Amino acid sequence: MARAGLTAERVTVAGAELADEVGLDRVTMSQVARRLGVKDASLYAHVRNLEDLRGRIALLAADEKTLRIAEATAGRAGRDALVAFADAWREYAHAHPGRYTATQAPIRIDPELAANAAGPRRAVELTYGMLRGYGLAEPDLTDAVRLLRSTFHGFVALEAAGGFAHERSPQQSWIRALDALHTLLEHWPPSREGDSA
Amino acid sequence: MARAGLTAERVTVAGAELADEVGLDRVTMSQVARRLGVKDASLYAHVRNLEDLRGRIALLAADEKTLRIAEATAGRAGRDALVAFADAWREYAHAHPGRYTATQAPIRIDPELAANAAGPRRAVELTYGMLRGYGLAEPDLTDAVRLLRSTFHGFVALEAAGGFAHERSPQQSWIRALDALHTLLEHWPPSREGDSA
DNA sequence: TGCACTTCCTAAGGGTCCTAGTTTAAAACT
DNA sequence: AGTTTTAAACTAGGACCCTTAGGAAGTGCA
Repeated sequence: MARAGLTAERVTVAGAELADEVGLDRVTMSQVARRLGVKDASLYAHVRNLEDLRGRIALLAADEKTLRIAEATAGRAGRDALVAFADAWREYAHAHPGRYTATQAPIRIDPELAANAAGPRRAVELTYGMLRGYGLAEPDLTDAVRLLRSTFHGFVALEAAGGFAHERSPQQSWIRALDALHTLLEHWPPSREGDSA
Repeated sequence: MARAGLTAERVTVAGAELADEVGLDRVTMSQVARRLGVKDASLYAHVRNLEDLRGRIALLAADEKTLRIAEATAGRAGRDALVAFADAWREYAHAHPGRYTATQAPIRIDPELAANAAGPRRAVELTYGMLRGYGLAEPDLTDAVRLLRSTFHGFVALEAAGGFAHERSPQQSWIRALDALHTLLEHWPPSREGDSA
């Protein structure tokens, strides 16, 4: 009964690979076990259950994506930083569709586990940092961060769902979207009357 | 063996209701059957399989959402139309989280079925119509449509996933995002050098 | 070596998806 | 009305999956 040397980490990685290959919703305990050369019941020593595994994949993905973005934006500012940030985001989603999908799921992650993972928090911090050059102040800053994240996520999600059927290439629309966001950040509109409602 | 009067339509609606109540990924043939007072095998006379059911729910949702948006934007133009459009979109997602999630799934819909459903196509047409007042020409128009749809979808998706943990209310950020998009559309930036790459 | 601890196993219950074949209610026809 | 036809819903069953419980075997330490 040679040991397979499993660990929560390895199980998570196997699940993430599987997710990228066949889609997150086809990541099953049995398939992950098979991929690791192990019986499915053995996984339960490392991972609480399937939902927990999904949560771990999501956390792994958030960490990886954050890291890519951090590397891409390091030493850049203004428009350069914006484009580098957005491209790194989109490229991660393209390269790891299953992992990326996992990050979309409503948070059902073990709190204790989430505390150890700096991914999601750092991702938001990076976004704030990227916007530094545009000279926005709170609460506009938070609003801008949310707008950017929404657009980035929405674009890659629609792209993945086949939502861009028109013949114009998504890549061109993406470039123009970043242009637009850049100008928008440079001319962030003042608050209008009645917006506080 | 009193007949239950099932039909593909009724099965789909039951599935959609279930999706809104417990989440799309917990919509199962057995549960839908139970809700309809029928054995699960009976559903296969009306729906090809679970995937097909999911696709039908997605189509139903797309139709409903499009209808809401059409009603909300009727007779409006410019900024009014933009806000009505966006609010209708977001409100539908809030009111029907499960159905809305279904629309995000990669297209795996029976082509024959999709042909009958005007929802997705009309949704895009509506977006083009809404932008008429801003005086954009192709290909900027398509790019703007994609940017708007990305932002709307991304916002509600992040909101649903619990991505807006900051204390500022999502509602306020939403209003400001619409402000920003409106100004952006009024000052759509010209194409830059090298964008064609 | 003996012991505790962990890893991985087998066994088993319960749930799900889906197919095949059967029964029977409703619709269509004479 | 009575008969035929259609199809709605059923029972039965195989395959897969999730998860728990308890046993066997490897690992580390006294």
